[in-house]
Amino acid sequence: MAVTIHEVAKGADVSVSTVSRAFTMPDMVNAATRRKVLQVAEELGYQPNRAARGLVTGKTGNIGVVVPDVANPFFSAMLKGCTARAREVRHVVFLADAAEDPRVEAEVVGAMAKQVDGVVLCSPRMDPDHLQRLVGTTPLVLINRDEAGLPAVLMDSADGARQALEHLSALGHRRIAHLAGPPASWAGEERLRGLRAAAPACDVETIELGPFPPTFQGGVQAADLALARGVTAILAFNDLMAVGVLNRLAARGVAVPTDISVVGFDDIEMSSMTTAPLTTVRMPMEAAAAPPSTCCSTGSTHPSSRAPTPPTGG
Amino acid sequence: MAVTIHEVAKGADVSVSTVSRAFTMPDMVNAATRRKVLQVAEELGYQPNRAARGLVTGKTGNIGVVVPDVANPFFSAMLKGCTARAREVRHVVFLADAAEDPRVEAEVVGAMAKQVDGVVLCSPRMDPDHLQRLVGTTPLVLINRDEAGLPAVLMDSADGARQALEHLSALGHRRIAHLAGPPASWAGEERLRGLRAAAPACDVETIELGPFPPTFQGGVQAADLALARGVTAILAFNDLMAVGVLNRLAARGVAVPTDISVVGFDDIEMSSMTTAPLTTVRMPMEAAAAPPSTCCSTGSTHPSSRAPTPPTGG
DNA sequence: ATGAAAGCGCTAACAC
DNA sequence: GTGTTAGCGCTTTCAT
Repeated sequence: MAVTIHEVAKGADVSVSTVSRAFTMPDMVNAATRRKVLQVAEELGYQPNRAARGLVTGKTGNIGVVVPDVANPFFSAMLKGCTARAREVRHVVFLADAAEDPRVEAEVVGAMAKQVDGVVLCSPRMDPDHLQRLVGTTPLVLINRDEAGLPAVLMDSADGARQALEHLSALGHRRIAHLAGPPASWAGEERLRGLRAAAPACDVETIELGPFPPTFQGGVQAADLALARGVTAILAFNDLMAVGVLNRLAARGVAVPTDISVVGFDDIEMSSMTTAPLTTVRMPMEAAAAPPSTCCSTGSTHPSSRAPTPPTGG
Repeated sequence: MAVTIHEVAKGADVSVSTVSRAFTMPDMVNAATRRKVLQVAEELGYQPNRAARGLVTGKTGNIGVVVPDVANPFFSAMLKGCTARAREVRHVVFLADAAEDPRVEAEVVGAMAKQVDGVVLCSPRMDPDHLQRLVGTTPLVLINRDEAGLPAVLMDSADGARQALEHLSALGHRRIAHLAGPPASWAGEERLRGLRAAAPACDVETIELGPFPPTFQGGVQAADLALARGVTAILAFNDLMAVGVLNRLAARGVAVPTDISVVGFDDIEMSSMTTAPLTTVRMPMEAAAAPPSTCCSTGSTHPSSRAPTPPTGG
């Protein structure tokens, strides 16, 4: 076992409470004493045991982050923001990958509850009941999901969809496919809502396809269906799917954007790596992890078209 | 504060130790008693406080994972493997993103040390001295780095490079560029070693370029240099760079694989998403997280060409 | 300004 | 098979 507060106390010839104070309330101990304590601690390589501390203070210094899939660039970007911000406030993050499974989601939150000061649920897919049951267990904040009375960081997905639709409409598209993602996705529903609301005014007919897995493969699969419906533009659930669509279109000899336009969501880094032009609705993922002064964390953040890839239309 | 073992004990009308036993050594308590305890616990929503437990057992049930960059698909794949495996053994993972900074790496390991049973260091870039200083702080296992006496999961990068070179050579390439990644990358050095060793026998001239950032942008940048050197094939440090190369080549009107062949490393999912054919040396990332019975965790794991994209050569 | 002592929630001897 | 008790490493009254 590592060096404890007692050994430091002994080494510095003071009581444990003095050592404790030297760390947690430095200016309540004599400057000379403090210096000595800190020095001894340094020499011994002492680091307070945060678990023990948490036991008495009730604050663990840990925050939990649950994502549906770490390997999804959208979520790994979020995760990166979370870890960075956590470090700033001297916290450490407990990560759980829910493997896109609502049950696992609920389970891991339960398991984490006791050892974190709160958990960030990224795009949780679990049903409202389970969600409510978790409240009270530990402070919760949702990302991209709006649930009665729960604090959330929301990105305005409906407006993103509207923007995309208006953009395509302005370019002359009249028949546009929408590729849905997971049924339980709040963002997905929001997009659909935005789409339906905006369609009449834009004078476009939307073909609603899906649901599909929010993956490259999902896009490949969806592309064929969209093609069969004779659309001139495709709105994919996210960039991963959009890239899949792009790939399948290329394989089938369909030119982008000449024959068909493709629009994604999220603006993951990958979307700037495609050969064919991919327009994407940028979601402010890193900003979502920033402190309130920088970003309205209880309100919603607004999507925008990405700068580097100007809309190309079909 | 949440429900403790005492309240369960009171509710089930037994002592705390019985409750404790009911959870940790179920068959040392009378079946009827146990059933009652578990039932009461369930009703009260009791979950043992793992921090408190760890305080006495000395085992935290946490494992730390440090990666240079969560947003790098190679590492998020590893991370996914780690979290999955951790869950199997009822552990939770503490994640730290070192932001490609060796100092941060050392720092976070220090901070984690006390609250984990061990830490997994993915491709650590810190120098040997710092690394050695960390030993003894907490059990360490390195991924893709070989350091005196430290347990490690190694992928045979040198052999991967050899395979790639032989493959290209067999296709007739005689002048091949190698794009180096971060100078502190063990895997990078291994590849270079493998390359140099294999070059003479393969009758190829290798042009060593770099170092470049292990990113898409790094690849874009490197592509121009490689082009200027008149090579017919390019070996990139990883798939991210390879995709950058592909992109730049397309922009400059260079046909792949007609004019130039591109080979990457890692076989991240993205590499199957490119339009131009990208050959990649698959690294067994998920397997690296598996238990010893499945994978020789103290030895090395061997790379192989990826099945889905058979080598296409230039 | 500093020390002694009482726990935080839990497990592990040690009794019975 | 079950209860009692002594800590794990730390913070925090309460004295001094």
